[in-house]
Amino acid sequence: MQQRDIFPRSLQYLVAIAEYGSYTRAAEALHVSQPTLSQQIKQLEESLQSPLLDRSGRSVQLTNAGEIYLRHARRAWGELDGGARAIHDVQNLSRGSLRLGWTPITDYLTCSLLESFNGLYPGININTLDMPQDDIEVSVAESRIDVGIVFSKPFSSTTRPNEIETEVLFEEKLCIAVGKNHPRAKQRERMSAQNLGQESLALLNTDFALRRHVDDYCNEYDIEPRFAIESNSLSAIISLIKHRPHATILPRSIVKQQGLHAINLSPEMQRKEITLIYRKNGYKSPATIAFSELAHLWAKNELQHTAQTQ
Amino acid sequence: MQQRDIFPRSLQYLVAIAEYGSYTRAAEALHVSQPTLSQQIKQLEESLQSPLLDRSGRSVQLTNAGEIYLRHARRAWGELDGGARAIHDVQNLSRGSLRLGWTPITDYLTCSLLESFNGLYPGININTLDMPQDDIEVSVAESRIDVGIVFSKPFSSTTRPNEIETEVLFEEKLCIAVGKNHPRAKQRERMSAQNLGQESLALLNTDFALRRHVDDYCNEYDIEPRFAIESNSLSAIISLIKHRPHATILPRSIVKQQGLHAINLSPEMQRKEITLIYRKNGYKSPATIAFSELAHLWAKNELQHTAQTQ
DNA sequence: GTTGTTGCATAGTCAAATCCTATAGGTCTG
DNA sequence: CAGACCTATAGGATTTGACTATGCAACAAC
Repeated sequence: MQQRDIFPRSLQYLVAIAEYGSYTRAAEALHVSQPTLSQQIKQLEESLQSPLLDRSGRSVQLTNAGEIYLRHARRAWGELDGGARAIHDVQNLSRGSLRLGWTPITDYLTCSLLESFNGLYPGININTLDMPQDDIEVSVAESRIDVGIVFSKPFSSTTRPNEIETEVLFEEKLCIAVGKNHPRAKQRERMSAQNLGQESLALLNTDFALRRHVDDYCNEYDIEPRFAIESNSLSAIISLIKHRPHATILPRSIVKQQGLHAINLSPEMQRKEITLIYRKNGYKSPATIAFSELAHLWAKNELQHTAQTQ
Repeated sequence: MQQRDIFPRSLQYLVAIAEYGSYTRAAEALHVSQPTLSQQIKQLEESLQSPLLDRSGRSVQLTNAGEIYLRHARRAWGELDGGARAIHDVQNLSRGSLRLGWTPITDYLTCSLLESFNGLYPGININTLDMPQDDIEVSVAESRIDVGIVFSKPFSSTTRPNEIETEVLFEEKLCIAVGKNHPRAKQRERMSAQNLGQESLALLNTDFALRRHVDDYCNEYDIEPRFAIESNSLSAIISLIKHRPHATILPRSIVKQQGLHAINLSPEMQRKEITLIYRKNGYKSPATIAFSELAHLWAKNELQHTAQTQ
């Protein structure tokens, strides 16, 4: 209905006149006066430099040119109409797209969220980009992605605070993770910071916030960590941990989920937050809003579940 | 260029803004003021009940809905543009259609005209309808066909004279036609009206003007014609004449063209005219005009040719 | 943090396009 | 040939579209 107002009046008139075979009849149907149609068709014919209607007979008929032009006009109308319906699809979440940035850590932590989102809104095209947190923040600030999922203190140092808007989902404790064959695979008591310095570590490289966080901790307690492996691939690290006698540091829920053994540190590392970040005051697409809502629901469930098993 | 005026301004603006990523830049390119764009886009968004552009950042970007709608708008624009070009094709005669009505007689007489027309304008769709002359006149009057080719006195009795417009192409003499095996296949002298009454005739049925013309002639000279065959198919009659000892009455050029033997009548039958008929004051499509022009040229050639062989 | 710059939004005015009523000028019908 | 029907034209009212001037927010530089 609204669409009728975007599509040019003159073409709507042409279509109606062709349909009714009469200016008078079409004018009645369109609730406009007959001279309006005369005038509009005249202008249209002048624009196209060709007569479109043959008014010589008892009933108005399309000329050769009119017949051909009408087909195109109908298709064009159909396109605009389809466009309006497609917009409603976007608002219904039956179409659309979501560009999501996350880190290797949040990837592991929230992929079940993404699975439910896809299950709920299968028409929405999801585009995920795995990258260091700093890049996520820049991408969000520059609107290259709709939303980021980060794992850190609310603001990173490199980004001006008010370019970004944050929503905390939940908090995670960091602990040491070892495989089932590691000497400490049975250890239940906490491990001291000093002992951490003895371990052979597999960690993400310094591009990643988690790694920098570990480095800060080591500095604070004057530990010189021993790195067996540095990588930007968390799956590589986890796979390594499972089979070799190395340790790494991960959020507790990833450790559990991957069937690794968790050892708490003493003193504990600063807890970190799983946070959604958006461009401050930026446009949020329907898909982005839906994702955000689902994420909060999912986080609440996740917390309950973690509380039970922790 | 003209097309830019038919396609809605608001959508042209949307396309330009999306292209330049800026209202200001687009306004410069379109030679309008920037507030005009703000206003138009606002209205467009209100019509569609959805934001289309995200103006929160440094550069204007399409929202999810805007991106989708833009695709449709571009296609619609393309359609209208294509329509305008198609109209020019019609005027160029590289497209279009021609609905032609003719009788079995004019079919035989003018099919070479149709062949040249098709050769000259291969893009024009030709639709021919073979029917009795009276039907042609009605069809022309009611614009069901663009042009008729008839073979008769200018006006038939059943149609009001001023509904139809005529253009005579050339005149034809009617004569008796017999096959090569007919007893009179060698006769060079004229045949009297009385002798015609002796012949076994194959003629079109009374739906056709030629047949009624023959009946009138017979009435005038008090002849009771003997009909062996009556048909609405001229090709059937010609085929029959070729192999059986019947006679028929045909325009002289058809007789020659079909390799039949022509015998003149005495007194001669009224000559008849090959005539183009149009709806009076009706719209003539470019194809119709072109056909008319070609027909007159063709008739001039045909006359010269006939003069040589007659 | 303050200031300057850039860019879109808003307000108010004006011209032009659109639509209306009334009427003229055509066909077609009886 | 008169009446009915239909489209075209003319002239006035309304709406739309575009402009200028200005406001406000974001970004950049000092």
